[in-house]
Amino acid sequence: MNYYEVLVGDMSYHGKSTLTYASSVALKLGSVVRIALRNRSVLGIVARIAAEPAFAVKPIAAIAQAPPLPAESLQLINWLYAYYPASFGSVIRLFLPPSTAFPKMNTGSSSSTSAGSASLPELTSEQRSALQQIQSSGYHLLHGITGSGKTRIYIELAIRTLKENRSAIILTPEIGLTAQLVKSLEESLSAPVFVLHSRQTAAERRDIWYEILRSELPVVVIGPRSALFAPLRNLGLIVIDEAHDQAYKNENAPYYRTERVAAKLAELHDACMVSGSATPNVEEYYMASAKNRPILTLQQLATQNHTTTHEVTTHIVDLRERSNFAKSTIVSDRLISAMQEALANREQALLFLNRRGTAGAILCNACGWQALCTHCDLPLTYHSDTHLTRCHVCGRTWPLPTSCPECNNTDILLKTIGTKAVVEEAQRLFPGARIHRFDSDIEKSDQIEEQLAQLQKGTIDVIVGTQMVTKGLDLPKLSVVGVLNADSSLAIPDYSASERTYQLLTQVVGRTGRGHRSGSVIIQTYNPDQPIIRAATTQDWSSFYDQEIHERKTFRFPPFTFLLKLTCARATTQAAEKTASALQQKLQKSHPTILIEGPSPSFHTREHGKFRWQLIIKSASRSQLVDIIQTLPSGWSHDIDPTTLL
DNA sequence: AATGGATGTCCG
DNA sequence: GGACATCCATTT
Repeated sequence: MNYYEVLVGDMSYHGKSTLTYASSVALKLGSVVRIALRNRSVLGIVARIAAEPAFAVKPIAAIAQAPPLPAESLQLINWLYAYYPASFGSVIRLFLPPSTAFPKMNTGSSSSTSAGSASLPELTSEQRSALQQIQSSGYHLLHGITGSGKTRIYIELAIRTLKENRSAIILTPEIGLTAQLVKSLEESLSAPVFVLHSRQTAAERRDIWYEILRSELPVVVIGPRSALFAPLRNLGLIVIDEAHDQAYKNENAPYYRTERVAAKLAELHDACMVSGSATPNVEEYYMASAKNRPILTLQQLATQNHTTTHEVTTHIVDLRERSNFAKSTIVSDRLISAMQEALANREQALLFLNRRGTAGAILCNACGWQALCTHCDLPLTYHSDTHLTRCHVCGRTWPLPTSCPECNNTDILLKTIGTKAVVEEAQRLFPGARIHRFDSDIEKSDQIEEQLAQLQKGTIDVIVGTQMVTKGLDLPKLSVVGVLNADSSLAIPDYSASERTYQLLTQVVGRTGRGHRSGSVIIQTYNPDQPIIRAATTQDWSSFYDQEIHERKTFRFPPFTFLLKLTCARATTQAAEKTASALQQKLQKSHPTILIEGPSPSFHTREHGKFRWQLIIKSASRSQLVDIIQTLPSGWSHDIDPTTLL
């Protein structure tokens, strides 16, 4: 009888080490096996040979007919477990297929292989120079404006990697909107291209997973963040497209950041990694420059007909100046006339409403003043249960102001405007126009695709939308973009609010002026002189970056400190507050150098009938935070390197 | 004494 | 995460 230590890949396994199982046949290390855990059947990975144990062991139930996992995957498990501590099982599960059932042998190929020599657009000199600087290994930051042809570079790199007989992973935030990328990769590559996405069934993803594992030849995998854990041997390239996107932060344990994990995996494979974005994450940019890693910049449009340049003009409209809103309280006169002109020319207009963050923000309707925390300088939110305004970072509270401290007006706003209200207003202003709402409320993705097709055909005149419309949409008929309230995402009481606002506005602006016509962008704001809004309007990324880095340094936020968010859920608010308070005192005693903010109620205070409170911990030493996680009492969840403190 | 919640342990 | 044991505070 052979004995093996097995890595247990199930969320329910909270142990800190491997478990021993028996097998009558000898197994290769890294093999995927099915094992019994209590009364359940789960997947595991054979980690080590074990001596015959003194206790009773269960037999390995089944062995997958597939090669063992690549050694680098096993190394990455260890690194991930130490870097983003979480239950052992939840880390291991990432590296296993989504179903405990093994596939039938010789399933039909789910990849597509074509001759692969489609004619690609010629490289611009800027693209050529960027490619020359991208080494065959190491981290590269590709900072290229919208439309500068980053995708063309990814394709070139994939071709290069395949020529060296190595595989490639291309990560995208959401696969639904990258059909174009998939198509051009399939057309120009001579290797199998595997596409993973969330709409595939577990069985489909499982079959693809085993096909990748069995593949002898190099392959290309395109998918969301989980594609990083595909069982690839001989990996030569990892691309992260739209690397700033929030979807790259895992919102379940382990709460990893895809970019960090990808960098580690690239290091283990001695592979090339490229992180591409028009608005790089300031933390990653700061680290790349501090560590002298190559930062490549693309500043020119790479359209085929780049002999004709299309002007994009931007105007800022002051929301505080009521004379700008004679015809409507939501849409400024300037925006209305721009839209009228567009509609007369049979062009499209987009009204963008940044819905997040408006809830509970406290604003003066007359001058735009906003209630801020005197300690953190972050926006306060109103809580109707206590009639208090509260800072979600430090937990301090104040009574709701009855009048504006700046202009004495008593018209204090707590309201939010939704897309429905905007659609109604647009119908009133443009009778006869075909107006369509496009936001994440339209849940079903098949509907999204259908609507996208309609948008592109141009059977819709006015699009009203939220974040959804900002992502990678190419609308050739779009000529006017109106941002109804540019500040609302700044009003989110979070350290990354400025960065998100900049990214969002950049994307909205990037929707127009793309294809065949010039465009105009009208940005309505309460803070026309706010530096972030100014930088976004003029698309001055380096000015935004300098300001943001200065802010982060001043108020001690990443990359100048490490953050840990601890959350506890209890049956009552009082109980949650009490436990949070007790842990705060305990931690401050055991770790005198850390800074603890809170306790404060979590942004979504009530979840599954429980009340949640949180602590935010700042430390100059990341390992100190890892240490805290490892000694955390039960009943607490944690997020190290959170991207938001809400 | 009973009840509900919080906390700790284990999983081979 | 789920099953289970233990400890604890509060209720009857």
